[in-house]
Amino acid sequence: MHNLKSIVQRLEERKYRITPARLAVVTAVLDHSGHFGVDDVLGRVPEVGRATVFRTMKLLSEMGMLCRVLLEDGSLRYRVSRHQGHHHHLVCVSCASVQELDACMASDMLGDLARSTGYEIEGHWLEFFGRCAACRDGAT
Amino acid sequence: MHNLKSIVQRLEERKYRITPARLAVVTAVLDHSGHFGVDDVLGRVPEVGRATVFRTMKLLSEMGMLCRVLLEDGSLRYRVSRHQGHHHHLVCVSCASVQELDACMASDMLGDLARSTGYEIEGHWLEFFGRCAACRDGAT
DNA sequence: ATACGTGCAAAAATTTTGCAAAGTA
DNA sequence: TACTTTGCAAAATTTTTGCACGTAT
Repeated sequence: MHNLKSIVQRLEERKYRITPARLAVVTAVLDHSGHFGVDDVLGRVPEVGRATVFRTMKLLSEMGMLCRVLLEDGSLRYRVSRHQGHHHHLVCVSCASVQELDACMASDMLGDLARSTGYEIEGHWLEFFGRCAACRDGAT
Repeated sequence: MHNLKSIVQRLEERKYRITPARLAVVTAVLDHSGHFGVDDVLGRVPEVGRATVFRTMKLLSEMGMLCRVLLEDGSLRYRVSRHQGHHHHLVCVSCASVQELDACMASDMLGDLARSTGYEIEGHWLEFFGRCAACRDGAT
């Protein structure tokens, strides 16, 4: 799982400077336990210009430090990656917390699907939604 | 599969008037064999106001006559529904054609997933991407 | 008359771009 | 010096809203 140290390290490895603006953005994204959007980050770093927030988020995404989380309404949000490779999410619709699912349950069906449709399958989205145990039991 | 007649019928059933603007939008969406966005429809019906296109697309979506198709980049597009119920899509990244998949391959895993995570699972997205047989063989 | 539906224009929301200034190697 | 990074403001996109004017019931 990424933390401030590991993210800084990876930025340095790729020759990106560790600037105050970048540190602020990274700190802000790490502050979210669940998923978040650019607007959430914008709100937390008023001292950093909008454009810089967009650029930094894009940079972090491209470097694989943020992964995309899809919501039920089709909106795309982000979260700090825990696993490096291909994985899926289970998102709590109540508290926005996210479980990362290591096993790809879609890979099993790719063969059948390719055979029955004639498609050469290159990728997929698989995201689940529900209520986590805490939200189901608790007041939320 | 929906056609002009069946869509008009459903609109009438729900007491929506069949106006020239609505007919134009419906005709435009039926004209697409694959997926499309609001902008595609806007371009095809210059005689209809933007707001009306948005309102009509929203109406058709809410009535279940259009279904949402998710692309790899997370953008959301539409297509005329063929099946009424829950289903998934296999989208050709080359020609934008769409196969509807009746069987929900995700339902099998819901039990295990609920058990292992403690979540009460309420929904999911499952969309596949690839190249259709024609695009793979042909020049496209 | 009363409801509904429309187009237009303005407003709002969101993201990108150009650029000059500042910082770093 | 040469290159990177920043903030600001303007521009571009995309979608929503308000409203006066028609039109159907």
